[in-house]
Amino acid sequence: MKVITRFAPSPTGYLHIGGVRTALFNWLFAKNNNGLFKLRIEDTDVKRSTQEAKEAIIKGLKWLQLDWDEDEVYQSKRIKRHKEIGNELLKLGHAYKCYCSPEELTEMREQARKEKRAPRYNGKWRDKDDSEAPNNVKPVIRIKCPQAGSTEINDIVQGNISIKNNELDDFIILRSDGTPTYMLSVVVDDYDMGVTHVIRGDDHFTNTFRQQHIYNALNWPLPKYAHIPLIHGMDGGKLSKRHGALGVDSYDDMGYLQETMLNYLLRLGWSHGDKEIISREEAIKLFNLDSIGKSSAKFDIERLTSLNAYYIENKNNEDLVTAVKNYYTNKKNINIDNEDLTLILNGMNGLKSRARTINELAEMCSFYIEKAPITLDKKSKKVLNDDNISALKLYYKQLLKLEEWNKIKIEEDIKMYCQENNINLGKLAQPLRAAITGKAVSPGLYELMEVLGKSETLARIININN
RNA sequence: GUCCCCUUCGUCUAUCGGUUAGGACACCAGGUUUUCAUCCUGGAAAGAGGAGUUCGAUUCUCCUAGGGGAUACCA
Repeated sequence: MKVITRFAPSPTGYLHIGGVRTALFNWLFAKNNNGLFKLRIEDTDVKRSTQEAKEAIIKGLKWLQLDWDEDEVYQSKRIKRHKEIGNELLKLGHAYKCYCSPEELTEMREQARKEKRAPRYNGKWRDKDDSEAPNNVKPVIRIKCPQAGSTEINDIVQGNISIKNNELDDFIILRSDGTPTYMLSVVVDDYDMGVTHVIRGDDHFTNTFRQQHIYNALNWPLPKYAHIPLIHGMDGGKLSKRHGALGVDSYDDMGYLQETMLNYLLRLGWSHGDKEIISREEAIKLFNLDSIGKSSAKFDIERLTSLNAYYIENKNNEDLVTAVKNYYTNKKNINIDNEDLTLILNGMNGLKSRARTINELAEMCSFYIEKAPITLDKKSKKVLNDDNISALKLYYKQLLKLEEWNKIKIEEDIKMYCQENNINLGKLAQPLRAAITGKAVSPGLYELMEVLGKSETLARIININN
Protein backbone atom coordinates (compact mmCIF):
# COMPACT_ATOMS: atom_id res chain seq x y z
CA MET A 1 0.00 0.00 0.00
CA LYS A 2 1.24 3.45 -0.91
CA VAL A 3 2.30 5.52 2.06
CA ILE A 4 0.36 8.75 2.43
CA THR A 5 1.26 11.32 5.06
CA ARG A 6 -0.11 14.73 5.71
CA PHE A 7 0.67 17.96 7.44
CA ALA A 8 -2.43 19.55 8.89
CA PRO A 9 -1.74 22.93 10.47
CA SER A 10 -4.42 25.31 11.54
CA PRO A 11 -3.82 28.80 10.17
CA THR A 12 -4.09 30.65 13.43
CA GLY A 13 -0.62 32.11 13.68
CA TYR A 14 2.77 31.86 12.12
CA LEU A 15 4.27 28.54 11.10
CA HIS A 16 6.62 27.86 13.98
CA ILE A 17 9.62 25.59 14.36
CA GLY A 18 7.66 22.71 15.82
CA GLY A 19 5.16 22.77 13.01
CA VAL A 20 7.86 22.80 10.40
CA ARG A 21 9.57 19.85 11.99
CA THR A 22 6.33 17.91 11.92
CA ALA A 23 5.96 18.79 8.25
CA LEU A 24 9.55 17.75 7.62
CA PHE A 25 9.12 14.36 9.25
CA ASN A 26 5.95 13.73 7.28
CA TRP A 27 7.63 14.80 4.09
CA LEU A 28 10.73 12.70 4.69
CA PHE A 29 8.75 9.63 5.62
CA ALA A 30 6.65 9.94 2.49
CA LYS A 31 9.73 10.44 0.29
CA ASN A 32 11.57 7.60 1.98
CA ASN A 33 8.68 5.31 1.16
CA ASN A 34 8.03 6.66 -2.28
CA GLY A 35 4.70 7.82 -1.01
CA LEU A 36 2.64 10.99 -1.03
CA PHE A 37 2.83 13.98 1.26
CA LYS A 38 -0.34 16.03 1.46
CA LEU A 39 -1.18 19.37 2.95
CA ARG A 40 -4.43 20.12 4.69
CA ILE A 41 -5.23 23.52 6.10
CA GLU A 42 -7.46 23.11 9.14
CA ASP A 43 -9.28 26.38 8.89
CA THR A 44 -12.59 25.47 10.45
CA ASP A 45 -12.17 27.85 13.35
CA VAL A 46 -13.33 30.90 11.48
CA LYS A 47 -12.68 33.24 14.36
CA ARG A 48 -9.03 32.39 14.71
CA SER A 49 -8.06 31.52 11.15
CA THR A 50 -6.47 34.19 9.02
CA GLN A 51 -5.43 34.57 5.45
CA GLU A 52 -1.97 35.75 6.51
CA ALA A 53 -1.47 32.60 8.52
CA LYS A 54 -2.39 30.46 5.52
CA GLU A 55 0.10 32.33 3.42
CA ALA A 56 2.76 32.01 6.09
CA ILE A 57 2.33 28.24 6.14
CA ILE A 58 2.65 27.95 2.41
CA LYS A 59 5.56 30.36 2.28
CA GLY A 60 7.37 28.47 5.01
CA LEU A 61 6.93 25.09 3.37
CA LYS A 62 8.05 26.51 0.06
CA TRP A 63 11.12 28.04 1.62
CA LEU A 64 12.17 24.63 2.91
CA GLN A 65 11.08 23.00 -0.32
CA LEU A 66 8.73 20.65 1.43
CA ASP A 67 6.56 20.36 -1.61
CA TRP A 68 3.23 18.65 -1.18
CA ASP A 69 1.40 16.37 -3.57
CA GLU A 70 -1.93 17.40 -5.06
CA ASP A 71 -3.72 20.63 -4.20
CA GLU A 72 -3.88 21.56 -0.57
CA VAL A 73 -7.13 20.61 1.11
CA TYR A 74 -9.06 23.27 2.96
CA GLN A 75 -10.95 21.69 5.78
CA SER A 76 -13.55 24.44 5.76
CA LYS A 77 -14.65 23.29 2.33
CA ARG A 78 -15.38 19.81 3.58
CA ILE A 79 -17.81 20.62 6.35
CA LYS A 80 -20.74 19.18 4.46
CA ARG A 81 -19.01 15.83 4.29
CA HIS A 82 -18.14 15.94 8.00
CA LYS A 83 -21.75 16.64 8.90
CA GLU A 84 -22.84 13.77 6.72
CA ILE A 85 -20.63 11.36 8.60
CA GLY A 86 -21.67 12.82 11.92
CA ASN A 87 -25.30 12.23 11.09
CA GLU A 88 -24.55 8.76 9.86
CA LEU A 89 -23.01 8.00 13.21
CA LEU A 90 -26.22 9.22 14.80
CA LYS A 91 -28.32 7.06 12.52
CA LEU A 92 -26.12 4.05 13.23
CA GLY A 93 -26.72 4.53 16.92
CA HIS A 94 -23.05 5.26 17.65
CA ALA A 95 -23.91 8.80 18.60
CA TYR A 96 -26.74 10.60 20.34
CA LYS A 97 -28.22 14.00 20.97
CA CYS A 98 -27.31 15.80 24.15
CA TYR A 99 -29.30 18.75 25.43
CA CYS A 100 -27.10 19.82 28.31
CA SER A 101 -26.55 23.53 28.83
CA PRO A 102 -23.06 24.97 29.21
CA GLU A 103 -23.83 25.60 32.87
CA GLU A 104 -24.72 21.99 33.42
CA LEU A 105 -21.45 20.90 31.82
CA THR A 106 -19.38 23.21 33.95
CA GLU A 107 -21.09 21.84 36.99
CA MET A 108 -20.30 18.29 35.92
CA ARG A 109 -16.67 19.11 35.57
CA GLU A 110 -16.51 20.81 38.92
CA GLN A 111 -18.23 17.90 40.54
CA ALA A 112 -15.78 15.46 39.02
CA ARG A 113 -12.85 17.52 40.17
CA LYS A 114 -14.21 17.60 43.66
CA GLU A 115 -14.38 13.85 43.66
CA LYS A 116 -10.84 13.67 42.23
CA ARG A 117 -12.03 12.11 39.02
CA ALA A 118 -11.18 13.11 35.50
CA PRO A 119 -13.49 15.96 34.53
CA ARG A 120 -15.76 14.54 31.92
CA TYR A 121 -19.28 14.48 30.58
CA ASN A 122 -21.35 12.10 32.63
CA GLY A 123 -23.38 10.59 29.81
CA LYS A 124 -26.62 12.11 30.96
CA TRP A 125 -28.36 11.91 27.57
CA ARG A 126 -26.68 8.75 26.40
CA ASP A 127 -29.69 6.56 27.07
CA LYS A 128 -32.47 9.09 27.20
CA ASP A 129 -35.22 9.21 24.68
CA ASP A 130 -35.62 12.19 22.37
CA SER A 131 -39.11 12.71 23.75
CA GLU A 132 -37.57 14.00 26.94
CA ALA A 133 -35.82 16.79 25.09
CA PRO A 134 -36.48 20.37 26.10
CA ASN A 135 -38.14 22.08 23.15
CA ASN A 136 -36.10 25.23 22.70
CA VAL A 137 -32.62 23.77 23.04
CA LYS A 138 -30.57 22.74 20.04
CA PRO A 139 -28.70 19.55 20.85
CA VAL A 140 -25.08 18.66 20.21
CA ILE A 141 -24.21 15.22 18.90
CA ARG A 142 -21.97 13.12 21.09
CA ILE A 143 -20.32 9.88 20.17
CA LYS A 144 -20.83 6.83 22.35
CA CYS A 145 -17.50 5.69 23.69
CA PRO A 146 -17.13 2.41 25.49
CA GLN A 147 -17.50 2.92 29.21
CA ALA A 148 -15.66 -0.14 30.42
CA GLY A 149 -12.36 -1.70 29.50
CA SER A 150 -9.48 0.19 27.98
CA THR A 151 -8.27 1.57 24.70
CA GLU A 152 -4.81 0.87 23.39
CA ILE A 153 -2.76 2.79 20.88
CA ASN A 154 0.18 1.26 19.14
CA ASP A 155 2.30 4.28 18.41
CA ILE A 156 5.50 3.98 16.40
CA VAL A 157 7.29 6.52 18.57
CA GLN A 158 5.53 6.22 21.91
CA GLY A 159 5.03 2.48 21.94
CA ASN A 160 1.96 0.69 23.18
CA ILE A 161 0.01 2.94 25.47
CA SER A 162 -3.37 2.25 26.92
CA ILE A 163 -5.78 4.15 29.08
CA LYS A 164 -8.94 3.13 30.84
CA ASN A 165 -12.08 3.97 28.96
CA ASN A 166 -13.61 5.66 31.95
CA GLU A 167 -11.03 8.39 31.41
CA LEU A 168 -12.72 9.18 28.13
CA ASP A 169 -16.13 10.72 27.84
CA ASP A 170 -18.71 10.93 25.09
CA PHE A 171 -17.20 13.89 23.31
CA ILE A 172 -18.98 16.17 20.90
CA ILE A 173 -18.71 15.49 17.19
CA LEU A 174 -21.35 17.93 15.94
CA ARG A 175 -21.99 21.24 17.67
CA SER A 176 -25.43 22.61 18.40
CA ASP A 177 -25.20 24.74 15.27
CA GLY A 178 -24.54 21.57 13.31
CA THR A 179 -20.89 22.21 12.55
CA PRO A 180 -18.37 19.40 13.07
CA THR A 181 -15.72 19.51 15.75
CA TYR A 182 -12.06 18.94 15.10
CA MET A 183 -12.22 15.40 16.43
CA LEU A 184 -14.66 14.37 13.71
CA SER A 185 -13.15 16.44 10.92
CA VAL A 186 -9.64 15.03 11.25
CA VAL A 187 -10.85 11.50 11.16
CA VAL A 188 -13.05 12.03 8.13
CA ASP A 189 -10.40 13.99 6.28
CA ASP A 190 -7.60 11.57 7.05
CA TYR A 191 -9.80 8.73 5.90
CA ASP A 192 -10.91 10.47 2.72
CA MET A 193 -7.38 11.56 1.90
CA GLY A 194 -6.18 8.00 2.32
CA VAL A 195 -3.71 8.90 5.02
CA THR A 196 -1.81 5.80 6.11
CA HIS A 197 0.52 7.39 8.65
CA VAL A 198 -0.41 10.16 10.99
CA ILE A 199 2.78 11.86 12.13
CA ARG A 200 2.03 14.77 14.44
CA GLY A 201 3.04 16.50 17.63
CA ASP A 202 2.41 14.51 20.77
CA ASP A 203 0.10 17.20 22.06
CA HIS A 204 -2.40 15.25 19.96
CA PHE A 205 -1.63 11.99 21.65
CA THR A 206 -4.64 11.81 23.93
CA ASN A 207 -6.90 12.85 21.08
CA THR A 208 -5.92 9.66 19.38
CA PHE A 209 -7.79 7.58 21.92
CA ARG A 210 -10.94 9.51 21.13
CA GLN A 211 -10.48 9.46 17.41
CA GLN A 212 -9.96 5.76 17.47
CA HIS A 213 -13.55 5.30 18.59
CA ILE A 214 -14.80 7.22 15.58
CA TYR A 215 -12.82 4.93 13.29
CA ASN A 216 -14.21 1.91 15.09
CA ALA A 217 -17.81 3.11 14.92
CA LEU A 218 -17.44 3.71 11.20
CA ASN A 219 -15.59 0.48 10.70
CA TRP A 220 -12.76 2.37 9.06
CA PRO A 221 -9.19 1.06 9.22
CA LEU A 222 -6.95 2.88 11.65
CA PRO A 223 -3.93 4.70 10.27
CA LYS A 224 -0.53 4.11 11.84
CA TYR A 225 0.43 6.72 14.39
CA ALA A 226 3.71 8.41 15.23
CA HIS A 227 3.48 11.13 17.86
CA ILE A 228 6.65 13.12 17.96
CA PRO A 229 7.81 15.02 21.03
CA LEU A 230 7.32 18.75 21.14
CA ILE A 231 10.18 21.21 20.92
CA HIS A 232 10.84 23.39 23.93
CA GLY A 233 12.70 26.62 24.53
CA MET A 234 16.14 26.70 26.14
CA ASP A 235 14.47 27.20 29.51
CA GLY A 236 12.72 23.86 29.12
CA GLY A 237 9.31 25.45 28.99
CA LYS A 238 7.14 26.22 26.05
CA LEU A 239 8.78 27.66 23.04
CA SER A 240 8.49 31.36 23.66
CA LYS A 241 9.15 34.25 21.34
CA ARG A 242 12.62 34.59 22.77
CA HIS A 243 13.27 30.94 22.13
CA GLY A 244 12.34 30.28 18.59
CA ALA A 245 8.58 30.54 18.52
CA LEU A 246 9.05 32.83 15.59
CA GLY A 247 7.65 32.02 12.23
CA VAL A 248 10.12 30.07 10.11
CA ASP A 249 10.23 32.87 7.62
CA SER A 250 11.90 35.04 10.21
CA TYR A 251 14.86 32.66 10.15
CA ASP A 252 15.04 33.20 6.43
CA ASP A 253 14.95 36.88 7.26
CA MET A 254 17.80 36.55 9.74
CA GLY A 255 19.96 34.95 7.10
CA TYR A 256 19.66 31.27 7.88
CA LEU A 257 19.88 28.93 4.95
CA GLN A 258 17.08 26.59 4.07
CA GLU A 259 19.45 23.61 4.13
CA THR A 260 20.63 24.60 7.61
CA MET A 261 17.11 24.68 8.95
CA LEU A 262 16.33 21.33 7.41
CA ASN A 263 19.42 19.68 8.85
CA TYR A 264 18.95 21.24 12.26
CA LEU A 265 15.31 20.31 12.57
CA LEU A 266 16.00 16.81 11.39
CA ARG A 267 18.60 16.25 14.09
CA LEU A 268 16.30 17.55 16.76
CA GLY A 269 14.83 14.34 18.06
CA TRP A 270 16.10 12.14 15.29
CA SER A 271 19.58 10.79 14.83
CA HIS A 272 21.62 8.45 12.76
CA GLY A 273 24.59 7.42 14.87
CA ASP A 274 27.15 10.21 15.02
CA LYS A 275 26.10 11.77 11.75
CA GLU A 276 25.59 15.50 12.13
CA ILE A 277 25.67 16.86 8.61
CA ILE A 278 22.88 15.43 6.55
CA SER A 279 21.77 16.69 3.18
CA ARG A 280 18.23 16.63 1.93
CA GLU A 281 18.98 13.65 -0.31
CA GLU A 282 20.69 11.70 2.45
CA ALA A 283 17.86 12.51 4.81
CA ILE A 284 15.35 11.01 2.41
CA LYS A 285 17.42 7.85 2.22
CA LEU A 286 18.10 7.54 5.93
CA PHE A 287 14.93 8.76 7.56
CA ASN A 288 12.84 6.40 9.60
CA LEU A 289 10.27 6.75 12.30
CA ASP A 290 11.93 4.26 14.63
CA SER A 291 14.91 6.50 15.31
CA ILE A 292 12.79 9.33 16.65
CA GLY A 293 13.44 9.86 20.35
CA LYS A 294 10.67 10.07 22.89
CA SER A 295 11.96 13.01 24.88
CA SER A 296 11.45 16.60 23.95
CA ALA A 297 14.33 18.68 22.65
CA LYS A 298 15.25 22.27 23.27
CA PHE A 299 15.63 24.71 20.45
CA ASP A 300 19.20 26.00 20.51
CA ILE A 301 19.85 28.89 18.21
CA GLU A 302 23.61 28.69 18.84
CA ARG A 303 23.67 25.28 17.27
CA LEU A 304 21.55 26.48 14.40
CA THR A 305 23.95 29.35 13.86
CA SER A 306 27.05 27.21 13.81
CA LEU A 307 25.41 24.78 11.42
CA ASN A 308 24.56 27.76 9.26
CA ALA A 309 28.20 28.83 9.26
CA TYR A 310 29.10 25.37 8.05
CA TYR A 311 26.57 25.45 5.24
CA ILE A 312 27.61 28.92 4.17
CA GLU A 313 31.24 27.91 4.00
CA ASN A 314 30.35 24.91 1.90
CA LYS A 315 27.97 26.61 -0.44
CA ASN A 316 29.19 27.56 -3.87
CA ASN A 317 30.28 31.13 -4.38
CA GLU A 318 27.84 31.99 -7.15
CA ASP A 319 24.86 31.09 -4.96
CA LEU A 320 26.26 33.14 -2.12
CA VAL A 321 26.69 36.13 -4.37
CA THR A 322 23.07 35.80 -5.39
CA ALA A 323 22.05 35.67 -1.76
CA VAL A 324 24.07 38.79 -1.02
CA LYS A 325 22.56 40.57 -4.00
CA ASN A 326 19.07 39.67 -2.84
CA TYR A 327 19.84 40.88 0.64
CA TYR A 328 20.76 44.29 -0.67
CA THR A 329 17.84 44.62 -3.04
CA ASN A 330 15.24 43.31 -0.61
CA LYS A 331 16.39 44.72 2.67
CA LYS A 332 18.44 47.77 1.78
CA ASN A 333 16.83 48.69 -1.47
CA ILE A 334 20.27 48.84 -3.02
CA ASN A 335 20.99 47.43 -6.41
CA ILE A 336 24.51 46.10 -6.74
CA ASP A 337 25.93 46.41 -10.24
CA ASN A 338 27.63 43.58 -12.04
CA GLU A 339 31.08 45.01 -11.57
CA ASP A 340 30.70 44.95 -7.80
CA LEU A 341 29.11 41.53 -7.93
CA THR A 342 32.24 40.33 -9.64
CA LEU A 343 34.36 41.81 -6.86
CA ILE A 344 32.21 40.03 -4.29
CA LEU A 345 32.47 36.78 -6.19
CA ASN A 346 36.24 37.07 -6.41
CA GLY A 347 36.48 37.89 -2.74
CA MET A 348 33.98 35.28 -1.62
CA ASN A 349 36.48 32.70 -0.42
CA GLY A 350 37.80 35.20 2.07
CA LEU A 351 34.34 36.26 3.14
CA LYS A 352 32.38 33.09 3.56
CA SER A 353 34.48 31.49 6.25
CA ARG A 354 33.82 34.55 8.38
CA ALA A 355 30.06 34.74 8.15
CA ARG A 356 27.57 32.85 10.24
CA THR A 357 24.50 34.15 8.49
CA ILE A 358 23.75 35.49 5.04
CA ASN A 359 23.06 38.84 6.65
CA GLU A 360 26.50 38.91 8.19
CA LEU A 361 28.00 37.88 4.89
CA ALA A 362 26.19 40.64 3.07
CA GLU A 363 27.22 43.28 5.57
CA MET A 364 30.78 42.08 5.27
CA CYS A 365 30.72 42.78 1.57
CA SER A 366 30.14 46.47 2.06
CA PHE A 367 33.70 47.50 1.30
CA TYR A 368 33.51 45.79 -2.07
CA ILE A 369 30.48 47.86 -2.92
CA GLU A 370 31.75 51.22 -1.74
CA LYS A 371 34.03 53.44 -3.76
CA ALA A 372 36.81 55.68 -2.51
CA PRO A 373 36.61 57.64 -0.32
CA ILE A 374 34.95 55.03 1.86
CA THR A 375 33.37 55.45 5.25
CA LEU A 376 35.39 54.34 8.23
CA ASP A 377 33.96 52.67 11.28
CA LYS A 378 34.96 53.60 14.83
CA LYS A 379 37.77 51.13 15.20
CA SER A 380 39.33 51.85 11.86
CA LYS A 381 39.24 55.57 12.61
CA LYS A 382 41.13 54.89 15.77
CA VAL A 383 43.74 52.92 13.90
CA LEU A 384 44.15 55.70 11.40
CA ASN A 385 45.89 58.28 13.55
CA ASP A 386 48.13 60.90 12.01
CA ASP A 387 51.28 58.82 12.34
CA ASN A 388 49.72 55.85 10.65
CA ILE A 389 48.26 57.97 7.89
CA SER A 390 51.58 59.48 7.05
CA ALA A 391 53.18 56.04 7.13
CA LEU A 392 50.55 54.85 4.69
CA LYS A 393 51.10 57.77 2.38
CA LEU A 394 54.79 56.97 2.34
CA TYR A 395 54.12 53.39 1.45
CA TYR A 396 51.64 54.54 -1.18
CA LYS A 397 54.52 55.78 -3.27
CA GLN A 398 56.10 52.35 -3.37
CA LEU A 399 52.82 50.55 -3.96
CA LEU A 400 52.21 52.81 -6.92
CA LYS A 401 55.22 51.27 -8.58
CA LEU A 402 54.06 47.68 -8.13
CA GLU A 403 53.28 46.38 -11.59
CA GLU A 404 52.08 42.86 -11.14
CA TRP A 405 48.95 43.16 -9.01
CA ASN A 406 48.20 39.91 -7.29
CA LYS A 407 48.18 38.80 -3.70
CA ILE A 408 51.55 37.07 -3.85
CA LYS A 409 53.31 40.09 -5.30
CA ILE A 410 51.51 42.43 -2.96
CA GLU A 411 52.55 40.40 0.05
CA GLU A 412 56.14 40.30 -1.14
CA ASP A 413 56.07 44.03 -1.68
CA ILE A 414 54.70 44.88 1.73
CA LYS A 415 57.03 42.52 3.54
CA MET A 416 60.00 43.79 1.65
CA TYR A 417 59.09 47.38 2.39
CA CYS A 418 58.71 46.67 6.07
CA GLN A 419 62.00 44.90 6.22
CA GLU A 420 63.86 47.63 4.38
CA ASN A 421 62.39 50.35 6.54
CA ASN A 422 62.55 48.37 9.71
CA ILE A 423 58.82 48.53 10.29
CA ASN A 424 56.82 45.92 12.13
CA LEU A 425 54.49 44.28 9.60
CA GLY A 426 51.47 44.78 11.78
CA LYS A 427 52.27 48.47 12.07
CA LEU A 428 51.67 48.85 8.37
CA ALA A 429 49.15 46.10 7.69
CA GLN A 430 46.56 47.15 10.21
CA PRO A 431 46.33 50.77 9.03
CA LEU A 432 46.26 49.51 5.45
CA ARG A 433 43.29 47.33 6.29
CA ALA A 434 41.54 50.18 8.01
CA ALA A 435 42.09 52.50 5.07
CA ILE A 436 41.02 49.98 2.47
CA THR A 437 38.06 48.35 4.18
CA GLY A 438 37.00 50.94 6.73
CA LYS A 439 37.00 48.15 9.28
CA ALA A 440 39.40 46.73 11.83
CA VAL A 441 38.69 43.16 10.85
CA SER A 442 38.41 41.84 7.36
CA PRO A 443 39.40 38.99 5.10
CA GLY A 444 43.06 38.58 4.21
CA LEU A 445 44.57 41.91 3.30
CA TYR A 446 46.56 40.88 0.22
CA GLU A 447 43.62 38.97 -1.15
CA LEU A 448 41.19 41.82 -0.87
CA MET A 449 43.69 44.25 -2.33
CA GLU A 450 44.00 41.99 -5.33
CA VAL A 451 40.24 41.69 -5.69
CA LEU A 452 39.71 45.40 -5.33
CA GLY A 453 42.29 46.15 -7.97
CA LYS A 454 45.20 48.51 -7.99
CA SER A 455 43.52 51.79 -8.76
CA GLU A 456 40.70 51.43 -6.26
CA THR A 457 43.12 50.29 -3.56
CA LEU A 458 45.39 53.24 -4.15
CA ALA A 459 42.48 55.63 -4.32
CA ARG A 460 41.32 54.51 -0.90
CA ILE A 461 44.74 55.06 0.60
CA ILE A 462 45.18 58.50 -0.80
CA ASN A 463 41.63 59.53 0.00
CA ILE A 464 41.53 58.51 3.63
CA ASN A 465 38.58 60.31 5.02
CA ASN A 466 39.33 60.63 8.67
C1' G B 1 -7.08 17.58 40.68
C1' U B 2 -7.06 13.29 37.02
C1' C B 3 -4.72 10.61 32.98
C1' C B 4 -0.49 9.99 29.70
C1' C B 5 4.62 10.75 28.36
C1' C B 6 9.71 12.18 29.29
C1' U B 7 14.70 12.55 32.27
C1' U B 8 22.87 10.61 29.56
C1' C B 9 28.01 16.56 29.50
C1' G B 10 25.18 23.69 29.34
C1' U B 11 22.62 21.99 24.34
C1' C B 12 21.50 18.04 20.38
C1' U B 13 22.51 13.08 20.84
C1' A B 14 25.25 7.59 20.62
C1' U B 15 24.82 3.32 23.72
C1' C B 16 19.84 -1.82 22.06
C1' G B 17 23.14 -5.70 30.51
C1' G B 18 29.70 -5.90 30.60
C1' U B 19 32.44 0.77 27.08
C1' U B 20 38.38 4.50 30.12
C1' A B 21 29.98 6.22 28.71
C1' G B 22 31.38 8.08 22.21
C1' G B 23 30.37 12.32 18.77
C1' A B 24 28.73 17.38 17.54
C1' C B 25 27.75 22.61 19.10
C1' A B 26 29.04 25.92 22.85
C1' C B 27 33.11 26.76 26.45
C1' C B 28 38.57 26.87 27.99
C1' A B 29 43.95 26.36 26.54
C1' G B 30 47.63 26.03 22.70
C1' G B 31 49.15 26.19 17.32
C1' U B 32 48.49 28.42 12.26
C1' U B 33 46.97 33.60 10.58
C1' U B 34 49.35 41.15 9.82
C1' U B 35 43.49 41.37 12.09
C1' C B 36 39.18 38.50 12.51
C1' A B 37 37.25 33.95 11.02
C1' U B 38 38.36 29.24 9.18
C1' C B 39 41.53 25.17 10.23
C1' C B 40 44.57 21.84 13.57
C1' U B 41 45.81 19.88 18.61
C1' G B 42 44.43 19.33 23.56
C1' G B 43 41.10 20.13 27.97
C1' A B 44 36.97 20.50 31.19
C1' A B 45 32.00 18.59 31.05
C1' A B 46 26.77 13.65 31.87
C1' G B 47 23.60 8.62 33.35
C1' A B 48 17.71 13.26 38.37
C1' G B 49 17.37 10.62 43.43
C1' G B 50 16.19 5.98 45.89
C1' A B 51 14.97 0.84 46.03
C1' G B 52 14.94 -3.77 43.61
C1' U B 53 16.12 -7.88 39.43
C1' U B 54 21.11 -9.64 38.01
C1' C B 55 27.60 -12.28 38.72
C1' G B 56 27.11 -7.29 36.56
C1' A B 57 22.94 -1.95 35.44
C1' U B 58 22.90 4.31 31.87
C1' U B 59 20.31 0.11 29.74
C1' C B 60 14.98 -4.04 32.90
C1' U B 61 11.02 -3.15 37.16
C1' C B 62 8.98 -0.04 41.03
C1' C B 63 8.81 4.50 43.98
C1' U B 64 10.00 9.73 44.50
C1' A B 65 11.27 14.35 42.38
C1' G B 66 11.41 17.55 38.26
C1' G B 67 9.65 18.72 33.32
C1' G B 68 6.06 18.34 29.38
C1' G B 69 1.28 17.17 27.28
C1' A B 70 -3.99 16.30 27.63
C1' U B 71 -8.27 17.14 30.11
C1' A B 72 -13.31 22.88 25.39
C1' C B 73 -19.81 23.28 21.51
C1' C B 74 -10.28 25.43 19.79
C1' A B 75 -7.57 22.96 16.49
